[in-house]
Amino acid sequence: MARSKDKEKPVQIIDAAFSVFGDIGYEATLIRDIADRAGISSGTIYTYFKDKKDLFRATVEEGWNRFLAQIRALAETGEPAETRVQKFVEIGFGNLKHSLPLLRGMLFESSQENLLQGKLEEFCALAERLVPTRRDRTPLSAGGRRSRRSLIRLTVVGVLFSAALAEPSRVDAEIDGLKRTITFMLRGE
Amino acid sequence: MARSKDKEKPVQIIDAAFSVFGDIGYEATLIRDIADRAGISSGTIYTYFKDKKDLFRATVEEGWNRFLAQIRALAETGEPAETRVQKFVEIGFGNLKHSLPLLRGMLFESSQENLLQGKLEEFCALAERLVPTRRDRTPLSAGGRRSRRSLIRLTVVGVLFSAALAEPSRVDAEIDGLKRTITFMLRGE
Amino acid sequence: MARSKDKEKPVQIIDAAFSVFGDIGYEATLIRDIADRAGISSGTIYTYFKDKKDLFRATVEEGWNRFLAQIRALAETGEPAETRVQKFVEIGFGNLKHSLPLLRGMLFESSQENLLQGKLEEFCALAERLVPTRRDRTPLSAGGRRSRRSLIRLTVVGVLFSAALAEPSRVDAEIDGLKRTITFMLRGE
Amino acid sequence: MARSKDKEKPVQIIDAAFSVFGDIGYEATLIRDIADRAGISSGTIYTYFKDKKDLFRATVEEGWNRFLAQIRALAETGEPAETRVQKFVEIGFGNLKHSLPLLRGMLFESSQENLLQGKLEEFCALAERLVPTRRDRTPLSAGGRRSRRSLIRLTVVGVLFSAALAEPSRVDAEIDGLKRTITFMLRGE
DNA sequence: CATGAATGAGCTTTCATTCAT
DNA sequence: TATGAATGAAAGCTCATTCAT
Repeated sequence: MARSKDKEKPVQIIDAAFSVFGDIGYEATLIRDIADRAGISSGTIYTYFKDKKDLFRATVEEGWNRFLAQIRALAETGEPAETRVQKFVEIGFGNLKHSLPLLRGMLFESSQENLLQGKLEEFCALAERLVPTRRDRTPLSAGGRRSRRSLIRLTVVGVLFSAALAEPSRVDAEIDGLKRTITFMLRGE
Repeated sequence: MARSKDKEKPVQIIDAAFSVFGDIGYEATLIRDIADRAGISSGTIYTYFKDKKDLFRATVEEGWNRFLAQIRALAETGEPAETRVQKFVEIGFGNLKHSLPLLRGMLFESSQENLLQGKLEEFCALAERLVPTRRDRTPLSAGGRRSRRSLIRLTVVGVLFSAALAEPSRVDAEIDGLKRTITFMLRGE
Repeated sequence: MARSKDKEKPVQIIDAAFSVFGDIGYEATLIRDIADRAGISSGTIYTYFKDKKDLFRATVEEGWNRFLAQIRALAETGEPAETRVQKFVEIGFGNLKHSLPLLRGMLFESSQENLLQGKLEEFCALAERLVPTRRDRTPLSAGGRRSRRSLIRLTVVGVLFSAALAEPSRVDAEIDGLKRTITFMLRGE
Repeated sequence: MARSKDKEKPVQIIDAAFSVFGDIGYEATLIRDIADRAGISSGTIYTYFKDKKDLFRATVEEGWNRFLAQIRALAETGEPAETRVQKFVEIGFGNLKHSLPLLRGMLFESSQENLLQGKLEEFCALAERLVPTRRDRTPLSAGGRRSRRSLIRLTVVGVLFSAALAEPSRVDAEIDGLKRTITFMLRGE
């Protein structure tokens, strides 16, 4: 038998793509950059992905799937609302920190491909279920269902892009700041 | 009178660049596209701008300057807070609708260049002065100065990118929705 | 019995190469296409042939050999001239129809390799022996030995390439027409 | 004004393409080869031709047009049949010798594009008009109109490909031989 | 021997930039 | 100053060939 089609290869490639696309964006990324970072030759990428766009799509997809899987798991837990919200914030910002490279790539290039919309919608729907509707007036619980949904979406987009826009050296501080802001919004204190 | 041509050429070019960069993004924009839309030849662009990046920077700069000039003018008016906020929203969303093409270009390409940060900071500072701090509990006025600043920034980024992400056919609806959400946040109703 | 596999592999490969080269030409043919059609993996081809060119050469060689073997057999038969000519035409056009795929590949690529010349010469020599020299004036029997040889060669080349040039959908009609023309030339009617 | 769009440039390019395609065939020809032979950079070719295929098509077209123009001019002359046939042969073989490089390229690659069929048909129609129908039995005048047409086409294809197949060193001898054969066929001597 | 994943040289084509006019 | 034809570096992708299994 020949070298068996490694199941790790596409993951390797996506991981490399994840960081290169994230670092410098779709257009600026060379297939060779990804190959180099994955420690393979550029031709090999085409064994697993049709072309550069296909690899980008798969990378974005994978990134979201990993993230949403965690959120979904949380949503299906029978935990009390209080801790659930807290965990939601933890998971969200934990991933944000870790996924920022890919996130950048997704955000800054995905508009052309509309890769973001669907995933974003799913995430917002989960957020809506997880964030409690309370009588008291916290920024995210005020208003009717409709404005609540709008506020959530606005906030999610704001957080993602604020993080993505941050200068490399300030990323951690930025994310921490965002986390504090969101925590505040959720607690209403 | 001075030959108006000499002074208008770079404006012509920037105006053309404004819409082409906005329509299709930095990488996809060809210098020739801009030249065509400006009604000049591509070589001429290099008389006024060092290279493509320089033109992009100048275009972004100019777009923000035009917008911030309006906001600054409003801030310096001795109007009552009530109407000022309303006008602020009108100007902001009016420009958003009109500038979306450039905005997209700016947002989706600027990360590499960090063209956005400075201008965004200035805009947020103006917003902070214009948006009233009220005792009553509206989403944007709650909390201390620090969280207020964070909330404003988050909201601004959220609005800009939500609009920029919208599909072309849904842009107007999206912007109207955002405007309603923001109005609601400012009024607390 | 010997394991038939070992001896059949190269034949299998050549048969596959025969049709693929013929269908789409040397350059457009991928080694993998041939491997697929032969039901083997592409690496195996390199066990039997040095490289793509070598396989092509072998395929052309084999095609001609099969064809010439039939003509030679006919030439060595003690048949009367009349029937021999008829059979010659039958064999020639029968093979033409059947071998057209390979023929195309041979013709359109062989110029660089000069694979055709030798085989063509041999075929023309056989044709010269098989086609009767008659007193009556048929197009192919007129003139001296020299012009007769030229006419035969010209006609053979004309037939091969006319068939090879025909559009796929018209191939059968074209070959039938050529056969009629040749029959007419040989009979002088 | 900029360097004015040279009217000679496309001709230069086609002339270069003419010989390179002819020497080594469509697939083996690199755009850079043509550019080098034309003394320009490869990018310039794309100012005048859409892509490699387009350049090939234009080159073939131009070659035939030059040739057919001469034949058409002859057909429209009020010359006596005798001299006309002679001139026809002269023009035909004169061009054949001169155009062989392109001819090869055309013949060996054109099958995929069917570039040859139309032009060949036009040439055969002209030949039919120019070659006299005589009572006496010359190879090309025998038989009815239908077989006459077939014979002409067969002969034309035979001549073209015989020349195209000849080894470089034997080209002149081959063409001379073909010319003699054709002259003989037309005279019936 | 057979396999087919991996390789990487090399192709066409694009497009920012230059510079002769 | 304006022009736009010319340039040529650089990118994505293909595919003959190799070689670990």
